Amino acid sequence: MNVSFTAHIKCSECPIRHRAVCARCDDDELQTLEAIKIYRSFEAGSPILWRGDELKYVASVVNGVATLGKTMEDGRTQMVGLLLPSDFIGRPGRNEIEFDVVAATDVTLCCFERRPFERLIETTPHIAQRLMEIALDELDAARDWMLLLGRKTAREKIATFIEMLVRRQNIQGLDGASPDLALPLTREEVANYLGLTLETVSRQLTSLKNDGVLTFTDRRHFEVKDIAALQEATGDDADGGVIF
Amino acid sequence: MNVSFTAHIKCSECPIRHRAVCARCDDDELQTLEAIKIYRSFEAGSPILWRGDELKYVASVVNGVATLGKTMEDGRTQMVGLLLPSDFIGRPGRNEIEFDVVAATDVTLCCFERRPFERLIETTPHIAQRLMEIALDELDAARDWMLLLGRKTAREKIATFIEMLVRRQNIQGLDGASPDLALPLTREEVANYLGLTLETVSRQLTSLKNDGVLTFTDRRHFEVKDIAALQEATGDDADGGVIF
DNA sequence: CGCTTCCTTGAGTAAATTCAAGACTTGTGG
DNA sequence: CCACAAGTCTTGAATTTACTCAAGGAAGCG
Repeated sequence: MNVSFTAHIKCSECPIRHRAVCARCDDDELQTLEAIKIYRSFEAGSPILWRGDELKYVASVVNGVATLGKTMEDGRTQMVGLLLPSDFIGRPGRNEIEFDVVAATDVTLCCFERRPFERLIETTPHIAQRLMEIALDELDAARDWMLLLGRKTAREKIATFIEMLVRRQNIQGLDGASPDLALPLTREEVANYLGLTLETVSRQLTSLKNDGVLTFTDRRHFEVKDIAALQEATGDDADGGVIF
Repeated sequence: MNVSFTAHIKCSECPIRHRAVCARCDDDELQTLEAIKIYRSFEAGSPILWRGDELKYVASVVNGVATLGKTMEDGRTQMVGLLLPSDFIGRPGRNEIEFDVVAATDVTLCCFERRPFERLIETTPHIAQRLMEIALDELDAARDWMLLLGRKTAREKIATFIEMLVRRQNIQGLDGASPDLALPLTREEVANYLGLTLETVSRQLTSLKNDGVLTFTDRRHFEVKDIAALQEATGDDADGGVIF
């Protein structure tokens, strides 16, 4: 079984309480959400939604990593988003999903039935506002990614991706823990995210390793040895180009 | 002078009345907007906003075409959006713009001071909802463009771009008028939009012309001779992949 | 008319892809 | 515990696509 329902966690103890769509909600509003939410878990590798599926639920990622992708007729695929904890899945006012959503690691979602959630948006400005903010943040991220896809070299793409992982994993409560970071995707998935082939991804990672920028503890875990060199290799200027 | 103020047009007679941020407003709400809007015009080629500028105004494009782009330190640029009539410029809740906005043709904007507009959003759900919808549409468009930038060939990119122009110019009131369409960008601008060089754009346009898909009346005007072949050349499947 | 800008076309090059082979990991069953 | 298979990753060689560099032609503007 690759989908399962999971024990209820209280919103007030939820690890994404202050970043997800519920971030601005007060206790009363949280109570309402609490009543209509369901947790669902997916195993690494299993599909969460396929393009064209009816959107019965919208959801927040509670933990794990999911990918949002498009596929062409001939099989070429492009990932258009990486969904980390607190990211939102689904679009209010649409009843079909436009993308394939796949669990890259084991994933737990906090799901709300779409219809009741849509009604909630209309009556709860705190949710509508936060959703707006999330949509606009994603739009900014998508546009930064367009620069990456259209103009960056393979090495710059990889460096930018790694740097984004560092930044986003640091935001989460992992500070002070082990200094090594998880690479939540296979080489092929990274390639699909960056508009490259898996061989190019492999070569560029090896190259960053040889240049002393990264070390790998195993294929899915690495450590950044030279953050300045990594930053330099992204092609972004020092301050700008923030992805998330 | 490349910026000028323009005579006031009544909202009720505005060509973008039913597609812009004001689309859902009733007469009363329109009245409020009417009071705080200002038209501004820009000549082709002149900058509207630079990255880092203070966002004093948000605006809708009334007519003309503007481009939204990012520039890297070394001068590489990537266009991340094409702003056609009814498109929205600016992000409520941000006081700096993240992109360069440039008038590609002569452009007229319907501008609202940002602060009063932000207050309006909070009191006028019709505007907030429409803005949300616009943001989500742009996000979908950005993600479709990511597929283009990451995975499509030069020919597919050009075909997709042309097809998008056809679709978007048909939405506007031009049906039945002249069958030839405007190419609102230079070859270099098209290249920046598609993640190509201007030479590649030129070669691919020539190739589509030689294949009988397009004819050019002059460099900025063309006619689609074989819409099926154009569609085929985009690499998208028949129904899906809608860009706007 | 001459200047500038924009566009086209050609030839050579470079970056990333494709194709191919083999190595490392992980899990399963003997 | 080992052998084997499947999946994943690395590395090399050849190829391809789009880029760079270069020259010249058309269009627009003073």
